[in-house]
Amino acid sequence: MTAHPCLADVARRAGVSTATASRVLSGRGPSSAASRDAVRRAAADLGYVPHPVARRLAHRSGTRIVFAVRDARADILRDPFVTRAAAAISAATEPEGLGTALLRLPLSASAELDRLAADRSVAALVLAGHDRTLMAGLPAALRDRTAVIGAGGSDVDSAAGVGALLHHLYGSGRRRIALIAGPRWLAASRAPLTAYTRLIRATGLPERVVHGDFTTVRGRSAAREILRRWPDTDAIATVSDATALGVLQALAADGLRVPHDVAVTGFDDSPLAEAVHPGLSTATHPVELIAVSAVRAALGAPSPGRLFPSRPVLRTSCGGAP
Amino acid sequence: MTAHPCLADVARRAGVSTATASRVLSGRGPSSAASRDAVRRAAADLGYVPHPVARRLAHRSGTRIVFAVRDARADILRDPFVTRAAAAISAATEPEGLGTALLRLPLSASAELDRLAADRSVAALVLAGHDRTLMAGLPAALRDRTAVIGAGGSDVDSAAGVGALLHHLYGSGRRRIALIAGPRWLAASRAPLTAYTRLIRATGLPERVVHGDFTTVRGRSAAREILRRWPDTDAIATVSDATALGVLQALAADGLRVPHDVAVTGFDDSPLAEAVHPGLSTATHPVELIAVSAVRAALGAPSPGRLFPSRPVLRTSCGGAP
DNA sequence: CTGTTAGCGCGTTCAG
DNA sequence: CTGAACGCGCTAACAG
Repeated sequence: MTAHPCLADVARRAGVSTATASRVLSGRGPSSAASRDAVRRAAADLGYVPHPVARRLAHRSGTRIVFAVRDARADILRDPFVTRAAAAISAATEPEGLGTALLRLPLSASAELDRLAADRSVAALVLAGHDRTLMAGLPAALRDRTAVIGAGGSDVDSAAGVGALLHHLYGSGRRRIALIAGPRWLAASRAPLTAYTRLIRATGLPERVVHGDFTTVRGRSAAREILRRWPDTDAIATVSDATALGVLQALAADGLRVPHDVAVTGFDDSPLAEAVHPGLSTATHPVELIAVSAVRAALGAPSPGRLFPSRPVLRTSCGGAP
Repeated sequence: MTAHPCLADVARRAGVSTATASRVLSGRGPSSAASRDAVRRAAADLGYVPHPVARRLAHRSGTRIVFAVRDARADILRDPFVTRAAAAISAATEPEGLGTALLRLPLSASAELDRLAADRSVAALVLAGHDRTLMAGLPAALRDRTAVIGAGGSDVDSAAGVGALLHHLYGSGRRRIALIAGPRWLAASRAPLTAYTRLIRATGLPERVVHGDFTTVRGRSAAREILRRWPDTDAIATVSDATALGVLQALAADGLRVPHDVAVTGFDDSPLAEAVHPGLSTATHPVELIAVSAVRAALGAPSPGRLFPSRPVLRTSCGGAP
């Protein structure tokens, strides 16, 4: 036995036509118990494996998932969360016989989206960093095979996750809590902001919000901005560990002690969080499950769930009151 | 204009046969200037884009790159270096019209490799974590479309990188330098070890080697092992930042100061390295270039280069002498 | 240099 | 329920 047996070989051995063999093996269409048995046996005997590429050509479906990450910065593809998600998606596509291609989308990406819509190798699209405008401009040809990671799709329950961290800050006595939110253009930035606003409203605390971009650099400048505008701030919550790292650096540079003077929280539970000093309180997320869910949804299968838990991980950075 | 024009449409409009059109557009085979011109014009007029899947079926080539990482632990796919490399490979395959699938291989992986060899959707294989045994057992069908990341393939010049860090330790007065090397089964573990041995031989320092596995947990235990066997150790070099983090934790737990009592170095320049306290000296690597090089090599194209620079990044963890 | 013909391997009508 | 025939879109062998 050398080359791969094809459907015709199986059909011949089973004494049926290729059409019948195809129906039996794909499970679609009618078939008698007799032929079903013969075909199955023949396939097993020959070690038949359908040709993935031929199958996709006949089905007019693509061969890869494109994971498109929209961001202003090109180096977003090196972001720890993005690389982890990309790896997870890539691992999730392996058993499907598919592959994953990673692509950055600039903020206005209509040209790239049109290109993807016309690319017949694209089986489905997984989108991160979307907003309403982007979704509205999504080519019709992609609509029914696009899934989103973040608000409206396979998402972390960031309202609950950030909310829990905020409540912990409040519960341990912090009363002047600032938030470094996500970028304004990002749909996923809304939920944590809502959680923050809700706490502020419920408690009557002062509202202190600035916007970040998931980078350490911006974390530093945002922290400085907060301390300049509201010098008595006693806690800074963020929506990414990288941002929180920048905050820790800025505070250290100013001689402020964490958590004594200012408490800090991150988000995502990256390896950073346990590495920094003091240990960063954050929230942990099942990125791999989210990736699988998004891939499933993009491929049109019923996705197991949409909102995934955001579990707080408390370390010393948000310890007791000042 | 609605659906995609096919090669026959182009040929018809250009007044030639599909064979000629194919030859012109693919650049393979002879063609007259006249027909070349006509075909090109027709293709441009119609906005012709070849069907990637049909092309690959006819070529009998696959549609995806499989990035297989061999390791004892299943969660190696969450390792920062692996996710970054996977993302880079995934990004590198996008312009090629291919996708990437990520797969973990157990230490003895002959069954999985056979499966990959038989999988006609696999265009090429990129392998990490290999050793001689694995390479010897590589199915013949994969031999000419496999590239390796690490020793013998697209690799970091880890001998130079680790060597530079070791020399820095020596140059700043350290005289009892231990090394936490990579796992024994890994081919890529050899080069750093050689760099270490060379320094030991040249200087007459005592040889202190234990083996790690790129995890923080093992970094901790390895550091404890070193301190138990050789209590006067004044420097610990590692071959991964995660390992170095474990070392820092173990030293802190023992009340040893870094770098005053013991200097520490990492490898890979992960986000960890700048986040920890004290800042971790490490070496930085062009992972994205390495990934592209490996993909190119796997696809059979002449790869631009094999050995990529490992540039030391000095932070306080390997500062002045005790 | 060109066109004809035959694959690549599977899916899917549509008569029987 | 079955099978012959065609379609998916492109490439390659082979006469001319």
